[in-house]
Amino acid sequence: MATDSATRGAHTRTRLLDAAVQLIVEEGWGAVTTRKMADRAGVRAGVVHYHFGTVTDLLVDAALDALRRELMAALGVLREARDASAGIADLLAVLQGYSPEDPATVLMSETLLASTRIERLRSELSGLMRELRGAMADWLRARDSVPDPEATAAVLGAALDGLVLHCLLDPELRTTSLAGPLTRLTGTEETPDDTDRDGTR
Amino acid sequence: MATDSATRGAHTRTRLLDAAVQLIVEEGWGAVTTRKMADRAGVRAGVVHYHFGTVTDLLVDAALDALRRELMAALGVLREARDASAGIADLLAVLQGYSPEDPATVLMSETLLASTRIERLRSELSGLMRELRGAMADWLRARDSVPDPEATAAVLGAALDGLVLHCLLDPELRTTSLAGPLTRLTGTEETPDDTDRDGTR
DNA sequence: GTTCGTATTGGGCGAATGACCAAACGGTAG
DNA sequence: CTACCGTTTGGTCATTCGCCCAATACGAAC
Repeated sequence: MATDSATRGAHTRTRLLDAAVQLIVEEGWGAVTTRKMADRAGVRAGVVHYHFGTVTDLLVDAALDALRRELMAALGVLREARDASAGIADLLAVLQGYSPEDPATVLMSETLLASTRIERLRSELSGLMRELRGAMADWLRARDSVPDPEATAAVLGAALDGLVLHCLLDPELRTTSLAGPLTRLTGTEETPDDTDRDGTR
Repeated sequence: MATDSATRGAHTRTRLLDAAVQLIVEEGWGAVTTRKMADRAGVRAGVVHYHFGTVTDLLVDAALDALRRELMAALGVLREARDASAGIADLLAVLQGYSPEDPATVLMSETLLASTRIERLRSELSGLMRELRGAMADWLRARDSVPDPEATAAVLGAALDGLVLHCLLDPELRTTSLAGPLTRLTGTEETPDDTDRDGTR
């Protein structure tokens, strides 16, 4: 029953990673400190510098791990949709359904900004995003005859990212139906969604 | 020639505001400190708390002032364009022409994130963005027959915002032609821009 | 020239920070 | 039982933080 010391170490390691993600979201990348993470993970401050050489190392690992999981899940939502407009509507519903301080998006934005100043983070996150963009382009290509899948995927991804950020700022935006313009982005006609109120020409 | 003490005070006040904006961009909102701002402004640390009660107050004032100027300038670029696709192309050209660490955009993102945790910043920035969105919707309404101006303006603004964030991460994205999908967003046909390489259906 | 008010100086406070380390702990293997 | 090793403890280190304040500089008003 007693836990192996190695597995126990792995456990506190993941607890530290979780604590780091929570704190990045709650207080911002720059405000996360050794002691806050240690407190939340229920360990002493010294443990942080045992498992991770530096606070920055811990933050980078934590953010990348969490974002990889989150982005792959979002991709899964897209994949199981019937066509482009349905997929976008589904994704929008998920995003707009988030609470005011949606953890995933704040984490994404915080990490994006931090990557401006941490090279390892920038390169790894850049690779992750490129992978995601490629998958989204493939998805667009397969389902419908979207004109320029690569560029469309880039704009679509950026739009969704920016949209949640703007919704964070102005909750009223959340109630507007945005599916129309977004599906128009894909160049496909058809707006079968319920939340759609405009004629879309 | 000797300056009035009141105008001298106003001068160092704006120098502090400028220093704050620079430091937010360079090191991130959370890493800006009293002494760094004072150093860059060429004054002693005590001055900061003479002109501004709190470091946060200084940061909020500085970010809002700078963003107001920047966003209004961007709106001017839009206004003097002939039609929707031309305006979007112009704006994209400006954004993609920025250097890797474009001050205006990083500032925007930093402020957006900080507004999650500072209520005064959130409400004022939210008002500013709503004003901008309204102006963009008016512009869309006047130039072309865009289906749903309000929602389209929201998505367009978010897309541009998110796009620059993504370009920050992956400079290679900057070289892709994104005007096609973006103009498609407006529902108008016509892609007269030079950097356009796709058939757009 | 004296007074007055704003602007600025320079020092200092307690608290918090990142980093580091010697010692103790607790299973596992010999 | 003993030796070993990954893990954790509890603390120290120099540094930096936001904020405060008494003293000073200096042009304007009298």
